[in-house]
Amino acid sequence: MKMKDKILACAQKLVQQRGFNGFSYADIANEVGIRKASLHHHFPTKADLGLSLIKVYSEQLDSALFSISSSSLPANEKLLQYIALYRGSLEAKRICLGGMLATEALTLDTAMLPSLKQFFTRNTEWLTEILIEGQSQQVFILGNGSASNYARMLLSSLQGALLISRATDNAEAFEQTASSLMTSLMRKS
Amino acid sequence: MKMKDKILACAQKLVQQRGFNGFSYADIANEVGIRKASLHHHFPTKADLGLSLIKVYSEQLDSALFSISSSSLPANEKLLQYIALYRGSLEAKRICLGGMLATEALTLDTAMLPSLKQFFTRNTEWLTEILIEGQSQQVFILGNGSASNYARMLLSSLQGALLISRATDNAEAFEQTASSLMTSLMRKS
DNA sequence: GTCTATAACGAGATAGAC
DNA sequence: GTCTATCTCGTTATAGAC
Repeated sequence: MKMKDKILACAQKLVQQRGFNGFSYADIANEVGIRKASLHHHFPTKADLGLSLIKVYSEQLDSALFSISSSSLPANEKLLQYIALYRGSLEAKRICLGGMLATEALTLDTAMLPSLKQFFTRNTEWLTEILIEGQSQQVFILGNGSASNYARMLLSSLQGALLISRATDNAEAFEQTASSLMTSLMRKS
Repeated sequence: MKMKDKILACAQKLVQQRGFNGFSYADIANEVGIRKASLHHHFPTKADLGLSLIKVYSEQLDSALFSISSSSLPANEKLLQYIALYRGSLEAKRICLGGMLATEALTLDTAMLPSLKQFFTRNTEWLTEILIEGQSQQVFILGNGSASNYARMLLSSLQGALLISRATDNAEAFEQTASSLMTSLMRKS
């Protein structure tokens, strides 16, 4: 693994666990085994690092979403796989990098904000597709609400559940929210 | 207004907008009009300030929830008033103080964590009551899911919607999520 | 209760040798 | 690409006068 990728992986973990304002170049240097000054060769400023982080994370998302979409599973199973991405974060005591940066938005270099917005748009659009797919497969029942509205609600709910469950050290709370989301989509009432 | 309360109000705004790691005593000093050193007379350490902030915010919550509960409105109207609390934050470009601290949990003085957990518990319990009330009034239809599970989902969703809507500068996204939450509770499918 | 002054430390960043 | 050395600034916090 190239040093640049080691740095990115380490910084990504630190942002997801502690926030962009919650770690320093010294933290990365200690973990990857080079000196602080050497980090600036790869990422001249912390804002440069931040831009790369959101870019890499968006690529990871695209890859994961493509993998899920490509399967021949029914839409409800695809949604469960999407939820499993969040569960994986929780187990590593991480929240979503997008969600973390969103809370810190007012303190970030404004160059990071368009990519952040795009990250949420991407999630919402993908979820909307899955919901529409599920409707036509008759595994989801959306009632009067539009699919895109429901997609936003799913995204918000998973982001919120992730941060609350981690902070309260209550994994069961995440599962209960996930369960409520699935049943409210599938129930016939 | 006493200086101590001015400091608390200012610090609360700064936390909700920028995060606990996103402001300094210098920021408060500039806004309230005293010197940095004088702040330490009121709050010796930043952790002391943090503890007071979560305590005061929890009191504000209790007051707001009591006010809503005391009305004779139907449960769905009470829930709309609860949602309006989040809308008010969004309009001030703030997120929930609890949600913000939750993302920073791994960097906070551990003395703050029990109060933070209690804050989320309080929200969940109140929402559970409202949902049960709404069921008996037949304005809410919960299907198979339990009221407390649904309450957690509501809380998570509103927290997530608040931070995403603020970061993407898209108030409509918040309204769409709020709308989806209400319709999924009230629809007969 | 607020002030000036300062300590002690860590942050992001740069220069230049190897 | 990584190092040592250094800079500048901002951070939390303390001491002691008023």
